[in-house]
Amino acid sequence: MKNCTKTRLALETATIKDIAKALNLSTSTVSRALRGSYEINPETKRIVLECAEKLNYRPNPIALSLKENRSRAIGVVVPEIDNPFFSQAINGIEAIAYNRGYHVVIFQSHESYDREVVNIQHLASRRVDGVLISLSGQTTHVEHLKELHTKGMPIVFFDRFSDEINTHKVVADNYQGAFEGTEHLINSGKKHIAHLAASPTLSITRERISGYKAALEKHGIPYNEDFVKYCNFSIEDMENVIDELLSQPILPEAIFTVSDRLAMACLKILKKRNIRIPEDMALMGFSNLKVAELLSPSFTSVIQPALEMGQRAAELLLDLVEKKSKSPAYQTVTLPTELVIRDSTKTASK
Amino acid sequence: MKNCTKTRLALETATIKDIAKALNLSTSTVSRALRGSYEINPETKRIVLECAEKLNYRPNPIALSLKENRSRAIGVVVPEIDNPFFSQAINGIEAIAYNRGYHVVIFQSHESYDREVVNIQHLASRRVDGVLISLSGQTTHVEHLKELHTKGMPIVFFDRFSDEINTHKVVADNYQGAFEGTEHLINSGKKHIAHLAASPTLSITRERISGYKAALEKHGIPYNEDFVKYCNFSIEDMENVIDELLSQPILPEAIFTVSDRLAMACLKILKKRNIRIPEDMALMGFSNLKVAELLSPSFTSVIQPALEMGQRAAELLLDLVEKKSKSPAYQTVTLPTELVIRDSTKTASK
DNA sequence: TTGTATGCGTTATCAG
DNA sequence: CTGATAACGCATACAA
Repeated sequence: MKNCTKTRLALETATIKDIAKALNLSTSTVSRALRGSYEINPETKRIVLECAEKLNYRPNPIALSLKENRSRAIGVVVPEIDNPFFSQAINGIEAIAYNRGYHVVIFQSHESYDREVVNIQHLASRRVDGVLISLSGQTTHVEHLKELHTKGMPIVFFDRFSDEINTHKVVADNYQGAFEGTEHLINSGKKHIAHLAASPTLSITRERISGYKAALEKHGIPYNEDFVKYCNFSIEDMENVIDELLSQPILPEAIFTVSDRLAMACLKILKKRNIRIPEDMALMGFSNLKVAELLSPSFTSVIQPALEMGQRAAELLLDLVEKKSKSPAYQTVTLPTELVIRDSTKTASK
Repeated sequence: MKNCTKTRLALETATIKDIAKALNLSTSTVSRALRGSYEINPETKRIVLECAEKLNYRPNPIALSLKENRSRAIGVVVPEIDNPFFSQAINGIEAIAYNRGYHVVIFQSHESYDREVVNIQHLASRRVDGVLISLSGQTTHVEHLKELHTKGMPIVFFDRFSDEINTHKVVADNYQGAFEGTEHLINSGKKHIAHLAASPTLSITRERISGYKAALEKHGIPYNEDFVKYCNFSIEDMENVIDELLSQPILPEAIFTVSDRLAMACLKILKKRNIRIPEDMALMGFSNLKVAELLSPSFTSVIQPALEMGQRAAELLLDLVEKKSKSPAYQTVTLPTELVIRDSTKTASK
């Protein structure tokens, strides 16, 4: 049996054929030697592996994908990468995917329904093996996902889901988080509590408002519609809505924000209006960034388990992709939020 | 010519062959009709397009990749996705890539050299068309990249680069940013200014320390080695280093931090020690998160152009990939930082 | 145990 | 203008 001598040119990458040629073997033999040790002469195998090493052989995943009709990549659709919640979630996704031999392809919807649809088309044509998605704020119907799902594409929702698709969902306990947060404000003596919500179409929005309402009700505080404001994700819109809220006859004593960006917009406007925190106005809200906790001494946060959500969602998706569960008993995983109360609320007004 | 009738099964996706079969044409004809209008009967073309539409045909990019030996995907290696600077940069990258028909595959080195090497291997075997990379804090030599680059893979550095590889680099003006920041502290009357740096092996670290030193020198302030501390990226390490800094015989009057996380660690420890900001200690630093600016009234930021860096780097990479410039005249693009000074520094100590 | 042939989806080449 | 064929890199059913 000939020896493997030809040292490969640096520019191109060796294929199974090159090894076969160098060793005067057939490609099938080489292939067998490279894969399982199944039906192969140990000596042949040794030689092949040695030669593969020398030629710096790397299997071509694209050829594999074509053959096996799978890409070993999963697609992730998020509203905005540049959002601490989603970047943390992607971190979790990437960790799991990496461990299980998958790559992560990122798509942003920028909170736009149209972009989301295009993203889904791209994902489909890219032949990803599965999709993780958190819906855009504009999305009201999910035919684009339904179609994909019907065709057999594994899909797992995280954070923002749609009930119209029967699949795994990984979410934070938004109801409980909002309930505890609101109750904390109530227990601090606040009665007029505003709720700055995100898009009314989102699942997270509905759940959080439910929790907010439940806490009010439990403590016998009437629900005031004027204290609940929805905003989309542009800074301008947020500021307008907050201005509107603060221009009403009855001013709230506290504001419950549902995102870091909303909290920041609040801080900015409250400062502009010389409204002191927390003396004049208590501030708290859903946050993913422990920054809020660190930097503003009077901000109570409902921390969302972004990393864990990404991890769990990725695990469920890859189980689906790898058909670990023949009968997909779809589940909804609800992860707890964490209420971080800082003692400074009481001592801050020195 | 037969009509296209068979409505495709939902599960699988139509191929060029299916269209050919349905229309009783050859795959080559179908292919031609689908691509350029070159050498094709307009009528045939119409029929093919119609049928493609009906069968919901989507070209298989994997087959294309195999044929053309390119993937229309670029790889991005960053230390940590869950870092506002990098997530913003990725945002910029994704925007450009998206517009030019490329997909973005994400890899994290987690500031580990070993992980970075593995990432590069994955990228290579994934056959991405190009690589954008910001080096890990642990990386001291770049043979892994050199090899890839020598083999012809287009590589563009952003933020953290190595001089050992001759290619495009897109960076912030770290020297100038550090100079202006330091000078601002000096002009506020501070003389003992500490500099909390990142890994000493990084280009950004060297550049920033140069700027810091230059500002001191310009104002006749002696350089004190004890005021410059390096830290890696773990929170524990940061806090240890800061504790160390604050336990020296001579306390600094100001701290210049080179990242948001360092700034946060500082805030936390200063608070724990009851050191007031800015009365007892001025704080400023490189920041990507306008959060710092919003939440802490006394934090002066040197804002880095993360988004723009991502965009510029992606543009340069894709030009390289598409060989727009036959002779790669590699350039180093330096983007300005922005010093955001907040007036509250003077009025805060009420 | 090894080799031959085939196919994954597409396009390019060449022949009609 | 259209059709047949080969090729991209790999794995496998089947033949030897």
